[in-house]
Amino acid sequence: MISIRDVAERAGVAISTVSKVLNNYPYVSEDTKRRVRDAIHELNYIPNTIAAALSSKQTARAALLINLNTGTQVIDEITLQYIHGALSAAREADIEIITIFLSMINHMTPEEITRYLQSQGISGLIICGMTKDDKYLKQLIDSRVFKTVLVDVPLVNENTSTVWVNNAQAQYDVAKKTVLENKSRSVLYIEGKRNGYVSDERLRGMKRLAEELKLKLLVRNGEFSELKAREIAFRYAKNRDAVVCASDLMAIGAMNALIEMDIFRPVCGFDGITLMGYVGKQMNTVRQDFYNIASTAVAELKLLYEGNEGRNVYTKHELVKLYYKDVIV
Amino acid sequence: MISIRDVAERAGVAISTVSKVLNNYPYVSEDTKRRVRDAIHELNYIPNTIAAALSSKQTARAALLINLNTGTQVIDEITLQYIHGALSAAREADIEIITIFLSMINHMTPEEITRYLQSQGISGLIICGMTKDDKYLKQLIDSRVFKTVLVDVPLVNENTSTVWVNNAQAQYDVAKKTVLENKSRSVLYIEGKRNGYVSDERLRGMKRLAEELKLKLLVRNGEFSELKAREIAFRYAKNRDAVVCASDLMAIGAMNALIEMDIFRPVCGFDGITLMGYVGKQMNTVRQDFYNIASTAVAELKLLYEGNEGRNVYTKHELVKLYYKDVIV
DNA sequence: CTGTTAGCGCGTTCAG
DNA sequence: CTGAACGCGCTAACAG
Repeated sequence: MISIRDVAERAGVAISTVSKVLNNYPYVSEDTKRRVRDAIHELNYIPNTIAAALSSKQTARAALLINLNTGTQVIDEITLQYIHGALSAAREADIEIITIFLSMINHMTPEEITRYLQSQGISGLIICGMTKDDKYLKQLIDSRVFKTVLVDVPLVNENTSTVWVNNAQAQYDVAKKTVLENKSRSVLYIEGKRNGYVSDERLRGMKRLAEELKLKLLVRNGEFSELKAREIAFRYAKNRDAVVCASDLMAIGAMNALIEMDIFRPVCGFDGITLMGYVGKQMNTVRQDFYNIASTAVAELKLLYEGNEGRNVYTKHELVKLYYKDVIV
Repeated sequence: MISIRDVAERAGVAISTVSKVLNNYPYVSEDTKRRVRDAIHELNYIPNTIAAALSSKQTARAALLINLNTGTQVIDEITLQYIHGALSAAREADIEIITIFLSMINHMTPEEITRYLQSQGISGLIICGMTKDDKYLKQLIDSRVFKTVLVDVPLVNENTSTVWVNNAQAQYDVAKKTVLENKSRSVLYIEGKRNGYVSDERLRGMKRLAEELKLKLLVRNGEFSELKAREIAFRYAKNRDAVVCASDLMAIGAMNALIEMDIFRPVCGFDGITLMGYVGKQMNTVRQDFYNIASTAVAELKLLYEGNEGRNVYTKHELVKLYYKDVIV
């Protein structure tokens, strides 16, 4: 293993000088900077992150906390994109991220979690899939011990940022598109988990649209469950001329019910996942770029590390129409 | 941050003594051992893994290298289960694992990868989804620099183990069950990527069965692609009385083709994933427990760390019949 | 602007 | 069986 010392020797300077150019400290002459860089390059030197972490106390090591709703492919896709986006962005940003599933720590108290994470040199958190039931996580965030970026959960404080799409606006947009395309007058809205962070926002967007267009609106609670949405559609879709769902998974459930009832109603979802086995049908949906959301979260974390205050960040979204052909591979 | 020093003071012993009981070294009296343990407990002490890693040079820090075949939910589910299984098991086994997607390193040479990983204090590897095209990975393994556990890739050496299901036997079993249930005499076998590590094994199992039962066997290459399998089924399924596929994804493709042709043929797959939108049909498949496979891989890595030689490990599998109702959530 | 030095928290000889 | 002392590779004052 070639260390900072080797580089120093090669460049004919002190190791602290090497450290300084490594960390972009001021007060190093361009000349020595260049010599050090050359030495680094010639020796193919890569700094040992372990040693740096131990020494600096203020390293960019973070944990990606993920809630795994296992068993639903739709969720798997989203989860994996979160992970992929976060890890890739972290690599670019030179911050180390370790992945932790909530199931691995949800039996621990906030204090235990704090100590566990700190023992790993972790000073930052990115949390995906947190719900209002996660009381311990809430406490962890409130303790402000870690720089934290939340995805889809609007809890902002000095060192906690939130990254999400503008759910209210997106729901408004996609529902409006669907309604106008089909000249619908009455809408069945299948909402997500009541009292959930995003559900409320989406419902708000739907309500605004209903008011604006003077739609008849029936709201039912689908709990983000395919099965529930299916049942709701069976029961209420017949008398409405459009079904708007707060998630793609529920949209699939509703769509299947409509097919079984052999009636057509335009359906729209929310997520933009790739739908399997969804032959010959199409639907509007909000395409959220989960990879990008996670990347943005990493960028936000970096800002927090740099001393910025926590804030609320909206990521872009777009409206798309999904077809079966999208998923053949 | 409470350190080993605090524990030592509390227990009235030297730091090194604490370290010894922590790492289960011999020659520590039961009495001091107990006192140290008490102190650890009272102080809620958690060893700093960063410091330990820096100091010991031989830590259990490993990288989980994952090949992400993005875009197919089926694969997402498998990938996520691998990650989940590995991380959970690692946490239990007290080994640190960082997740790395191959896309993040596949532009690097083996030397660069080696140095990159070493700079992170990594001494072990678990590799999922490696193909024969991954030349650099092969070199990395051959270099024997890292203790390595491969999933589904039979390259064993002193410090490289392999974990996988017995593909030949499993393919034999599931095909046999399907054939016997339906009294089939001629079979269309849609194989996976030719020259792939697992495909060859599965084909071998199928051929053995065909010989034993004197089946007429037609083999076509589906490349693990849903679309390819679909096309192959359209072309060849009609004249056969069973379709055996080397993966669930291809089985779905074949099944959809059969539905469109409006003919029935028993189909069997290989994976045991949850199939969406697969209404009213059923099929035999080999259920691989990917979570368990990854856990086993971690256990194997631990054995390598403990000085054992690399070896070949088969994990359990079972035969199941999948229905649509399995996937409603 | 550059070099010296003291730790970070822990593992590991090696005397006692 | 126990403890003092050194060092892992690096950062961060502090002198020069």
